[in-house]
Amino acid sequence: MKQIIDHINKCFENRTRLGIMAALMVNESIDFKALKVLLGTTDGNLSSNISTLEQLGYVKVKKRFIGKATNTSYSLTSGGRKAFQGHLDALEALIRGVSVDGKETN
Amino acid sequence: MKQIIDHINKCFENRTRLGIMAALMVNESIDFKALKVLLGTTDGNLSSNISTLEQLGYVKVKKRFIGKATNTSYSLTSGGRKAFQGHLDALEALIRGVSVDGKETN
DNA sequence: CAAAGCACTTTGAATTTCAAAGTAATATAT
DNA sequence: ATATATTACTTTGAAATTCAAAGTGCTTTG
Repeated sequence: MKQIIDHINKCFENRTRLGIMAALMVNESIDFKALKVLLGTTDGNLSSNISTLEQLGYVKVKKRFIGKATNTSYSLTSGGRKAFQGHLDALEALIRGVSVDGKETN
Repeated sequence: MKQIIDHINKCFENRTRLGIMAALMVNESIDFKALKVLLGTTDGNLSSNISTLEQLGYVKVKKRFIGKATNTSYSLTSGGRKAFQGHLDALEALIRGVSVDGKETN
């Protein structure tokens, strides 16, 4: 079981970061506002958690102008996609181990 | 997506507590030593995280003697089992949303 | 040109984490 | 008999993390 738990990525234990990654897995890119609405979180929380993901090299940022206003959108790096997939695999293994009707299979 | 994330239980975001709960889902009861080996964690970490789960009413503690030595074993309360199942369901929903090859379904 | 609004970022108080140190028992060596 | 080690946990507090309020730098509106 330890091997499975070791593959749970500490960074993705946070609910907001988990949500950001999940959202970016199914959307090529999302901007700040849309992400905030989707996750139902505050500006500060979203901003600092994106920064964390960015510093880990999991998320990349694109800043541009839409008319006169700045627009910041986010997407996964290939490393981010891989890391998150590994995390999901670990969670799935844990769930499977738990779902089995008998003794643990982990 | 927010509704799914809201069902992720904050308490189970911690890797050690997640492991304790998963282990107790498939084992009627486990003692301190076995849990420590299974999770590969330290005494202090295990102890304080079990306390947290206990205070939330998710885990119950049974202390007894085996020969002259004390033995402390842990098991889930029905509330704990239900809370963890709810958490797993939320994770599964998130994974499914992410696994779908298209746009998000959450 | 204030004042308000938008799109974020920074800050720091509050919470959480976790390993080292502590406690209390038995076992074993001297 | 009495150190000394070992086992089985618990407590403590320094360090890390969280997140919302406050801040910044724009644009738009009154």
